[in-house]
Amino acid sequence: MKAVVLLAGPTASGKSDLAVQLAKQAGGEVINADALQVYRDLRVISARPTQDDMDGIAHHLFGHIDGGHRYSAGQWLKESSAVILDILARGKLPIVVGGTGLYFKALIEGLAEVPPADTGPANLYLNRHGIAALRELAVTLDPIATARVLGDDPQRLLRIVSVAQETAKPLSVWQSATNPIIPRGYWTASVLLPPRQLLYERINQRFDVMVEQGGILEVEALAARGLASDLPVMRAIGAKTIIAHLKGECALDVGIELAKRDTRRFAKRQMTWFRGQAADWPVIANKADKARFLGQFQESQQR
RNA sequence: GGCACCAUGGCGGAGUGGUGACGCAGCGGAUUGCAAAUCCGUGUACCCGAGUUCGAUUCUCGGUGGUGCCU
Repeated sequence: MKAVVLLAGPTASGKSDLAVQLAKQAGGEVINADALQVYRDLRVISARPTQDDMDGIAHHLFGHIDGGHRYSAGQWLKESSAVILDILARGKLPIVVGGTGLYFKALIEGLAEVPPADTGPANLYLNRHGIAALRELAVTLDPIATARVLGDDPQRLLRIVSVAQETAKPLSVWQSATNPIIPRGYWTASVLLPPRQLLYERINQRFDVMVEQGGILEVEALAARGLASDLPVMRAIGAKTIIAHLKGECALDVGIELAKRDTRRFAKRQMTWFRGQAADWPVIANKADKARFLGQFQESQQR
């Protein structure tokens, strides 16, 4: 019997609803695998389920992190694996739901256990010598990892350099020793993938609803905290462009349009991710697929 | 009715007698601790007809459409 259910999909694909349905039917609990829904500050804008949506089902790792904190894949992995074990220990079904491909990957393929590496020095180097120089430095420190980075990706180059310098061992070496948290055979996964046009329409409509439900006020409250602008919450889709509006940089409707556009782009990137990493996961594209998905757990329960 | 100006890819917008500016949207891809982030890639477009020319999106004439002004 597969012990853990993984349900991935782009934003606005209806993952949360489906997860709750499954949880009710199969005695499960929901675990968040979405990088932004962990932040307390953004309930509306991050489309985090409401109390109503949760419908009595236990939900874990939602809105439990303060916006001033920089969350990470590593932290998520520690928390989620602990929660999964706990749910299993209580004889219930863990249902991991979200749209962050990296988190799913970490769960089923593992994430290198690298000691904390401060990006500060590498960042300083970048600011002083530019991205081309950073890339050259990365090549000398860790040619293998650098070869995997296309173009000048400061984020990933920074990580390669800082890990090599701070831990005295190249990132690629750390990464070569990774083990899955949940071994193959103990999980079953599906991707929710509605037709693109429909998804885009839903995204557009949903943002309007977010605005109606106080999304702007929520962003105002966040902005009022005066947090660093490079914090994940501050760069959340929606938050980013609404903050620009609040600062008088653009009209409200422009900020809203940009938020919708960013969400569409984001959904596209998510679909690219799942096409690659979750190529062999069954796709749920319509009602019939959903019914089949739910039905499959009914059978295993009866047995 | 007359005169002037304009007509470029889904949109905006340069420009040239012979290698398709550019921006946005869209599309494809990468992704091992910021991942809703970050990065890479991607377009046989020049209103229609005739003419000039070795060659016309670019020049000439006509047509059609649009914009402005005038009577």
